[in-house]
Amino acid sequence: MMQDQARKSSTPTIIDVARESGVSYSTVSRVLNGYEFVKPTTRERVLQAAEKLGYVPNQQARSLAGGRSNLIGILVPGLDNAYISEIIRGIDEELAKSDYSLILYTTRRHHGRESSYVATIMNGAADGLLLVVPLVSPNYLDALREQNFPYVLIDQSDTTGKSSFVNATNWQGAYDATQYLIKLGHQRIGFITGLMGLNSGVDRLEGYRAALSDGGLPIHSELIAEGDFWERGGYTATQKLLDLPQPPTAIFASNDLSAFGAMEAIRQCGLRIPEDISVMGFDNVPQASIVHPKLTTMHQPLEQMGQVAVKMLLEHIGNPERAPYRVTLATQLVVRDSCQPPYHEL
Amino acid sequence: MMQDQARKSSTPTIIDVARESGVSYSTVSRVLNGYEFVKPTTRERVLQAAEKLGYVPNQQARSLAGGRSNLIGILVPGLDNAYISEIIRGIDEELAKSDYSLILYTTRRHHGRESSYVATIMNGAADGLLLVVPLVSPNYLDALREQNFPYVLIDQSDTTGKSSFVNATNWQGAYDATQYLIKLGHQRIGFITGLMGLNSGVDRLEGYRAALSDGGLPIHSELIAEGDFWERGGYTATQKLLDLPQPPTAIFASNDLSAFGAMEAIRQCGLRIPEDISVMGFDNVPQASIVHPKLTTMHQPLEQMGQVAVKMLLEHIGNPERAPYRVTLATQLVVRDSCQPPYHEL
DNA sequence: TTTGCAATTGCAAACGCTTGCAAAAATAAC
DNA sequence: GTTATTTTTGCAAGCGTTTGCAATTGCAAA
Repeated sequence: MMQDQARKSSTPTIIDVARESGVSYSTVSRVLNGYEFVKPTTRERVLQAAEKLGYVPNQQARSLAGGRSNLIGILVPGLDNAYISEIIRGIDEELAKSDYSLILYTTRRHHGRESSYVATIMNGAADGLLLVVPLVSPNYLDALREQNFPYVLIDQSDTTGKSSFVNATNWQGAYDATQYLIKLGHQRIGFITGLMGLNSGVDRLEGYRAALSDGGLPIHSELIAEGDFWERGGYTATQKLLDLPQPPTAIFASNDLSAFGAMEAIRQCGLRIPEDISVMGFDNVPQASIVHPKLTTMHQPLEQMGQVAVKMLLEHIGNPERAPYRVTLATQLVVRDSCQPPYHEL
Repeated sequence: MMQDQARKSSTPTIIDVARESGVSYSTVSRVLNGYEFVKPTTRERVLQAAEKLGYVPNQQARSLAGGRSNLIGILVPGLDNAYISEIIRGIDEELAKSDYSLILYTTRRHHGRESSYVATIMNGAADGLLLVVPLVSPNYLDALREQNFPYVLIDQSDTTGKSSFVNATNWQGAYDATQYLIKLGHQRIGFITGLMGLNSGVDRLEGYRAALSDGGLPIHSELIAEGDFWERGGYTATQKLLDLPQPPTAIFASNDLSAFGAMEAIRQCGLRIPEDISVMGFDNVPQASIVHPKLTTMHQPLEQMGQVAVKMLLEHIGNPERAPYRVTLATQLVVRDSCQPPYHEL
């Protein structure tokens, strides 16, 4: 008796709904899954019964039985970067429109862990995977491909052309940013690289170089300092740049974080921004408009990239035959207060 | 034939491992779950077979059959706040030590959605839930309690004493911060409130008030401006404060974000920080050390709070009988560059 | 050698849901 | 009113694991 009570009070299953609405559980399942050949009146009855009982489908069972897990995974290096947060925000936003939930995997601790994650994910833990991991190791990318498991790369290209991915116009963005600096009158423009193992890092450097050439400016290798997309790297790179016998009048950092580091180094040298030296970033993370002076930067539509990635992934999930494709979003210059014409060229 | 090939190539199940190692699948299951009464040699054999086949347990099946889902859910308002990111980072870090994965639920879009999330989660989607949602609606908190579902609140207390939670010494932190300002010589200290619907918001205001009283300073209500824990709110609140016939010489914002807004407003007034006016924050998010001048703030161990929350949750999951308890972590003043003695009191 | 236990292992029944196939009901055509 | 169709439904067989219970095995005591 007691036991019966207890059981009754526990979560209702599809069978309870079936009993309540007087149909078989298969029918309930069909209604719940939007199967079309169900008599409207029956559908209605089932829906009401479900509502009345407060029925919530058990995802685990659903996916075990061959349905979807309604989960999509996202593999990121870590959360310590506003850049990633922005992307995730876009993903979340888009996902909210569907009924998928997000399962988050970070690789920050265990670097060998990615492949184990991927194995688990492909094993049904999720219906699709979003990868924001720089330096995706080919081994598991291959695994994903082989199993024809739906996935989309974010902000990283796959030269084999076999992966779908979203990214931004890194080359063009860097080109435009540099050109803007040139138009402002700068002749000696320092550049802080990103991680050169990433396409985005390489492309931005190339864009910078191209703009310099097209602008009739020489490319001084000493003006190109190595960074790593992090604040610290931007800081030390800038120190080197400022120590040059003829330091640059403007510094273009491969991303905002580096730019923040650059600003710090510049201030520490007793120089003013932008009066003494201009600083240009890339990304336009929220902090860019909080720092002082507000950072002029090349906006990369991170949030939108996340959204687009989800749409692409959902498309792949819906149609496994869909050939891989790419989407490249435009970057856009956001002029704020950290750049101005060089004070004086001597 | 072809079909057989295809099937073979698909993910191995526990049965394949059983066949490979020559034992029954129940034994395999036991080995995999660390059941102790298994002959060591058998265990070894099974483990090797699993390794050889590249076996990966199917979480869905595992949890359906009554085991754990190895997923813990986290409910947050959104990702647009470094504050949340810090907490999640701590959670992630701690979770990495166990073999749990994180499933992320945001309430940013659908506000009625929380309860449906909670229903799904309790329905087996996760083994436990972490709540970082300000203003937790009691309805689903009740549901969690009733079902005795493991959960822990982060940075929010539950006055009923029936929930476990982690938080920081908000009152004390605000008290200390204010006292620091007083010791610096400030007599008119402005305060920007947070959301007063949150305990943290209320506690910080109280701490500020208490420090003022204890310092023998009057509490001027016009020096208390309403904010909302966001940059924008801090900005407008500060404008009001600066418009006062006798503006404050220091402003203590309820959190860093508000402080950033305050800094912006101050600069826009042509005033300097900290020469003309000091600014104190609360939280110590990463940006605090990036802005200029670097923000002096009350450090709240967000990352650690996330870690502790996970430990607590895991404890509740492991022992459903465990009574709810609370952990309060200490805040700590981080002196940087945004505060100094008032220039001159006229 | 037996006998008695404890240590191991296997069987089978769930877990809650999806789905192919077949039966039943409803509708159309004759 | 029948028969041929077309809709709708129900049945049953899984999906990959866990686990209670029973059967088997191993080993020490008798």
